[in-house]
Amino acid sequence: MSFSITTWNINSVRLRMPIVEQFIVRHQPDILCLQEIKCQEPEFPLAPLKALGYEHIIIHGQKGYHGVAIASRIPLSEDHRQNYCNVGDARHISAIFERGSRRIRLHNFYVPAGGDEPDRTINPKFGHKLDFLEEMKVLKADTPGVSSILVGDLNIAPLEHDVWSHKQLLKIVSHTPVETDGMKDVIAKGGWLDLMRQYTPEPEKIYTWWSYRAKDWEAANKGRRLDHIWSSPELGPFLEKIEVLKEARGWNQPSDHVPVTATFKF
DNA sequence: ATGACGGATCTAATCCGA
Repeated sequence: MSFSITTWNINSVRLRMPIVEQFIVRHQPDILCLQEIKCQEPEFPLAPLKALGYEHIIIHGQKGYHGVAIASRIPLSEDHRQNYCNVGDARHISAIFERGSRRIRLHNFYVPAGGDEPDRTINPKFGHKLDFLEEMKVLKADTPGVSSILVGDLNIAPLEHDVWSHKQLLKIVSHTPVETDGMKDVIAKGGWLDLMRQYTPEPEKIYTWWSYRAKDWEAANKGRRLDHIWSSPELGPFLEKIEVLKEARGWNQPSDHVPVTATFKF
């Protein structure tokens, strides 16, 4: 038995439904986790996703900003939305699904970007990001009888080869030491496996995001690995592959993030 | 090196992203 999970920061799901459908038709993930849907629940495009076989859809929406959703061909249960930092943002949703005899809790995150200045004394957005990370440290991958998968736009590129230039980005939000150490601590304290790096170890570069602002994103290739797929250790041996769909950055009216898909085989 | 782009919003000019 195998199954696949995709994570994709879609940067407005309503605007981007044509490429969501294109992706689904070509890649057919069992579960699609979206971030930055930028709409409330009633505006979410349920009908086209259900028509494509995603009958189980849970949404944590917000007007204009943020927002996460899980669309699944597999039934979802025990869904939960955690109000990180107690500020009312829609940045997390989770649910349990079953594959064979396994129960798996899936978390879908959109971690705050953190603004420009990597100093919490002058930039509250950076403080919010660090507080959010701190709160993620209590999330344990290993729970009795239930495996875990954590995906999403975590807005941090933790390793040297997760950015186009380690030296040039050390003071740029998303790759500062306080963020990268914080993320490594979330992974260590929670007992997570970084599946993308299990499949593609350093020093190979991995990017999942390329800025809209580059004149030619592909030529410049100044990317960062901001999107992640983690799991509890017992799922590691069952990972078949990870695919980062770089070509999606060149699709019509693209998101600045590309879909990342993990396929497991039991 | 800041923002060249792109999206949402009280459709005009502003906030936000990272």
